[in-house]
Amino acid sequence: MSKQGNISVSVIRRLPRYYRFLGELSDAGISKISSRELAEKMRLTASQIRQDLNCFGGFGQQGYGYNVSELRQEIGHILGVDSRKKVILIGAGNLGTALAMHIDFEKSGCRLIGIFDSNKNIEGQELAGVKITDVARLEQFCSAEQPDIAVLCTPKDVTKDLVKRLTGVNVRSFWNFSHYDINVDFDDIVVENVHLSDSLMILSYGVNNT
Amino acid sequence: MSKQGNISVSVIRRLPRYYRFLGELSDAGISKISSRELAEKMRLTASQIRQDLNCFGGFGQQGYGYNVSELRQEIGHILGVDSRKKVILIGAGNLGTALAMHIDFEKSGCRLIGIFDSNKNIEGQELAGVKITDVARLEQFCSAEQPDIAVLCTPKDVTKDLVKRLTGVNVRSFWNFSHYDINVDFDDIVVENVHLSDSLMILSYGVNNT
DNA sequence: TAGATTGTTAATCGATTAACAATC
DNA sequence: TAGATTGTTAATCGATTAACAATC
Repeated sequence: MSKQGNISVSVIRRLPRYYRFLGELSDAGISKISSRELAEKMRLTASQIRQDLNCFGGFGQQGYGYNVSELRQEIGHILGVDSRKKVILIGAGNLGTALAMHIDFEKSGCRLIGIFDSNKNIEGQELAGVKITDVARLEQFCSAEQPDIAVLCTPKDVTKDLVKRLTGVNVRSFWNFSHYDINVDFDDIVVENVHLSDSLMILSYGVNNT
Repeated sequence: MSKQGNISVSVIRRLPRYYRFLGELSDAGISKISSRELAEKMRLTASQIRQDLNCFGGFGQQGYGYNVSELRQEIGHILGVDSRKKVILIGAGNLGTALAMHIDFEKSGCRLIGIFDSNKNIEGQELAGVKITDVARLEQFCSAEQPDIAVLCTPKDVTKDLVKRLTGVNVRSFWNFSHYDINVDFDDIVVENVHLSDSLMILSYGVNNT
């Protein structure tokens, strides 16, 4: 493993999909697959699969192919699904609540350890086994617990200030559902954006233009 | 407008972000902007902005720049936010419920006209002003209403069958939140995937490797 | 050993950036 | 008119695909 020079984000963004398909193959009892067969299933080229995998090392065997469950585990390890990152979620509205309950954090190497909201009425309630805390206590909590990731389900206008507070207590990775682009105001942070309305507009374009 | 040869998806996927930033500028009372200024705000190159916009036509004026609200409107029109696409949502669990309540469909040129679930206990309940219908009546409803888009918030194992039923009644555009890749089994459909667990894994990689 | 399939290098393709002439 | 900034062509960069020698 690990000839990791600098892996391009295009490659990284394909890894979860490999991981998913390999999981399905593994569940179906398939133990061995060639790049050609996998390419066919995933609608990719065999070349791309081999190139992608070889960014990280030689996981295959010439003349044979790849061991499905072994490869899956390797990719999982690269993605960090075997780590246990501490995650906090901010904003327990519709979306935040749904994410807390719907996302299998464990499966992605995460663990939800805190939920914050500004609404005093829901303070103390539990969501997915985690208590909702007043967002006023955010810094206190983060200083003590040192979370790795913050999930942002907050309205656009408060998000920037929140990120400022979070970077202040050394939280530097964000799963951003807020209608706001963190990257333009902050450096040296890791952001994965899920801009749902952008996504819907892209779909809308597709509907009109096909 | 419309020198649209074939626009690359890279360009399309940037449009909602332009739309968003231009909206903010417009709200801030800024009426004119140059590609250089906009590039600085969005952390892009001026070149890219001009290239992107010129896929669709000459929206600027030499020596002056771009009219903010006019450009915003043009991009909105390209994305179809001024259309009124009929949307149905399938799967009123945590995520589906949250989306129905949280997403401003109107803003993206959509209109939620139906919600379906297999759970008889919630049948008849209302969500965002829309009644929940038994998924058994899906075909009947679609034949009558001809929705343009289906939002899929269903578990992975039932999604494929649902898509088959939906394409059968001529629904061919999908906003897919299900842990399943529609594209590999169906052709001639439009899909926008929101694979949340993939997204979280990509973030997890970023946390480990920066 | 022969056949299959990888790992890897080379060729192609597409997307981004730079440069500049056109023009407001 | 002079200055600014676009629209567009050319150059660069990166990602994907093809080819093939290495090897199981």
